[in-house]
Amino acid sequence: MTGSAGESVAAAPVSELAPDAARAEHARLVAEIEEHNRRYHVEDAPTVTDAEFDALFLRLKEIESRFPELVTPDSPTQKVGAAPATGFAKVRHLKPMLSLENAFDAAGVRDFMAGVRNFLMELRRDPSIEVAIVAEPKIDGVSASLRYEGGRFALGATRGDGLVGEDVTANLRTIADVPDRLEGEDVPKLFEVRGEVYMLREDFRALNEAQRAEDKAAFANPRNAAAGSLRQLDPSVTAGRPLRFFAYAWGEASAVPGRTHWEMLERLAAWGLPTNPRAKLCADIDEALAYYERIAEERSRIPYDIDGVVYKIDRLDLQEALGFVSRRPRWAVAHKFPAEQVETRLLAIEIQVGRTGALTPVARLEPVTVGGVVVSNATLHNEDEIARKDVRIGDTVVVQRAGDVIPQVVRVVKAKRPADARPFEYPDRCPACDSLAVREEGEAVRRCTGGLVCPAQQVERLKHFVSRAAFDIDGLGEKQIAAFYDDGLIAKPGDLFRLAARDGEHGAPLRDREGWGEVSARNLFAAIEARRRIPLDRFIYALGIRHVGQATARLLARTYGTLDAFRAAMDAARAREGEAWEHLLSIDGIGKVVAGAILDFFDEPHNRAVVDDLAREVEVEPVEEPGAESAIGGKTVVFTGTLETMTRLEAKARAEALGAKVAGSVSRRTDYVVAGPGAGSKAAKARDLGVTVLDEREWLALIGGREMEEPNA
DNA sequence: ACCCCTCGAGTTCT
DNA sequence: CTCGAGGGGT
Repeated sequence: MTGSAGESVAAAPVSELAPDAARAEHARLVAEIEEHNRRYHVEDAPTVTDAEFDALFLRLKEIESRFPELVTPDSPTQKVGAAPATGFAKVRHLKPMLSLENAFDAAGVRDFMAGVRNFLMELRRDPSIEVAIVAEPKIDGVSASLRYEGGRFALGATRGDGLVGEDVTANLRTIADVPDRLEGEDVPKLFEVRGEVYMLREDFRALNEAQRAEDKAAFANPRNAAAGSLRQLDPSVTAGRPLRFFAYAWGEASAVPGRTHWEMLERLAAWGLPTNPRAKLCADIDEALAYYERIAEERSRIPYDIDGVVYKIDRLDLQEALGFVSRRPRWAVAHKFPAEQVETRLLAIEIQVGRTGALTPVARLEPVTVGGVVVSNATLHNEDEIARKDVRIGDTVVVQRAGDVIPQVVRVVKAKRPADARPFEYPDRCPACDSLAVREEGEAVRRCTGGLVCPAQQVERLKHFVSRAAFDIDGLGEKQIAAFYDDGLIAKPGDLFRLAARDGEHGAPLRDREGWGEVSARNLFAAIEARRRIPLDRFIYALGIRHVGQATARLLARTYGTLDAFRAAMDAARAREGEAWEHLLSIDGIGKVVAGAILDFFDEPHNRAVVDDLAREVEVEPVEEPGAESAIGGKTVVFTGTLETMTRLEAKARAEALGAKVAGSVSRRTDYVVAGPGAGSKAAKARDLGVTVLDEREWLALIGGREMEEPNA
């Protein structure tokens, strides 16, 4: 702890602060606030008053607003709100933690292998090349990344979203399987180990008994127990939990540990990291499939939960050649066990109203345990789906969790249909606002036409607005939003930002409301405050325009740069003709339907008012102009044909990040056409016009290699 | 008029 | 995760 609250607050006005002094004070404030947070949330023993804490926080925010370069994702200002959950600092993985492609049967695995061979052939490698495979059980636990510096365990993190995880170093240290130090001469200076934290079934049972004996909630399954134990704020709690660890891959490394995956596993074991003794080096795919059968047969005798088998191409040079498709390695696949299927009764079908007014039927089920989790709801998608499966209320149905996550109704057990089972009558009115619900010709969904008068749609829009990918305001769940909406506290997004200032104007102040207190109210206000600065793409996404999701919002933000430019362009395009309209349609990825949906949104006066009102409350950050120093800076590029090492959208994002403009069609103003195999008219037109045509390899060479790749996942 | 791919929207549970 | 629809290419 450095300095007291009083000292920091009495410092010079922020406007007079020199950058160096600001940086120093910023660091001091962050440390101080984090310490107070820890005392407050972890030890439950604050050493400053709320007012003192607020003063520190305010000072930090002032500094950050004047010196935005000091704002980092792990600054306390960026993570207020989810108070108990944010006891962990965020950690950016040096190499992303990727996910695996799934195969659900042997045919899927053979497809995968065919893809590998095809790809290697196209890279003009010897097709008769031996493709050995490392197979090992896929453990149902929590993945983690451990960073060793100079052989010492320095930092451990959860997977998070694959790019940024949570710092759980202290908790990982308590696991006996995780060595403090890697032993051996060839340990790289820097080495990130990837692996799985898990719990033995037997230990899980004992833990649950102990939990029950102490009147604490039991865990649903070993995986949840492992996840819950790893995310304890108090490491001494984690220390008392029987966690284990297996290493299976690596991330960033100052030296590559071997020429093959198998060698890498042996090396990890030699350094003292536990690797799965059941892992097997298979000469070919048939041997790997036989391994799968054996593991499936042994499954119940293996002392921990597994949900399949992972296959990886053994040779690292081949892995590198194969590369990635949208965050997934092309050289690995997870062969999953079939999903567990369970019968239960369908008690009722209810209709939910989405933010676009879509009516979605949801099956209420007699609760059953499926794959270790109690399931009581399952989506039925739409009207046709109910008819296709002939689902009736009272039926016995087979339920599974798709990809082991989302519950779905597989089929009806007709033999068990009771005589009084009755077909579901799909409503033609919205259950929330009683407006007509219509199904457009050729569409699968029925939509409520209530729009602005439908409270369900309004609440869903607000939920979307505060959601993670939009304004990311923590501490406002479904219930709170609905309650605030019902009580007139928030009717439109801009109201959120006036919530603190007007607290108490509509009935009792927030802290006196049921379920709220001094602290939670303050946290919510702070979480909202922290979002007054927002990048343009998030702002656009948050509006909830039909057909405009994250990707399209980003596209629009990049195209128009600033909110004012976007706003003006949309107004100008509303005539559906002229330059602004043509410009909108010329964006690669936006056609008539999407463009029409955007303009429909801005045609509505209410929506324009909502946007303008919101714009007055927040500061929208323009999209930065990418640097022009790269080889393709300022050039116009067109992609055509199927690219091999990346999807077209990735290629496009990459090119744009390097300062190029990506167009959809070839003209004289095009600088480069990048043509994959199977390119047709565009490449021909480019040649006619004398535009440079590159193949993918030449293109990658031009922009400087495939730096997105990593040695392992 | 096709086919393929990507994106959007909706959903579950802890 | 899955389905349906939009966009773009042939």
